[in-house]
Amino acid sequence: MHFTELIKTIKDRREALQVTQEGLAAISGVGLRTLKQFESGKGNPTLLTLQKISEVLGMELCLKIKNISPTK
Amino acid sequence: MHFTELIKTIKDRREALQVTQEGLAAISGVGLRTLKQFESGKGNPTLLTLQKISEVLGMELCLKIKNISPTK
DNA sequence: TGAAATAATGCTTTATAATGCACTTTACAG
DNA sequence: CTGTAAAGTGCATTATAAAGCATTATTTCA
Repeated sequence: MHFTELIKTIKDRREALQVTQEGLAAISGVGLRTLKQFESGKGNPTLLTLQKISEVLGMELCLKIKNISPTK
Repeated sequence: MHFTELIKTIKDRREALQVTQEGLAAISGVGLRTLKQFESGKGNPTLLTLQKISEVLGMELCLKIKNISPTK
């Protein structure tokens, strides 16, 4: 999953849950500035930041072996 | 996927491919010190670092909605 | 429209990730 | 054992993530 997709996934999820950036920042413990920077595609969040955000959005990070050309 | 699992996944994968930390550092472009720190559970890598490592290990990060108590 | 809410951005400070180098510790083959 | 390779650690430097605040831009809706 590419950087951009990751951002989109989080942003979409946040919006689906009807939470504002401000709200998400508050409940996740991530600074609002950091969140904004992330969602607007700037910056390079740390794993911790990603986890905090994912957590409160009911999502989780995973790491799996790429399928090598599965009739893609 | 928790921090610890993530580390283990990467470490296992690296070993399965019989690559040393030094080798992985070289091909991924991530500094050896950074890699060591990461694999030994210290530190909080950035998304970029994670992606670089995953990439050369033939893995990918993904983010998905957690299953709410699926007869876990 | 225009006002209110939400999101984006510039500037700044502080904390820490990324890195290299040298050294220590572990693991393992012989 | 002992030498060698791989992994871990201390120290120092540089780059940058995290954060807050103030301001500007966008979106939304009555």
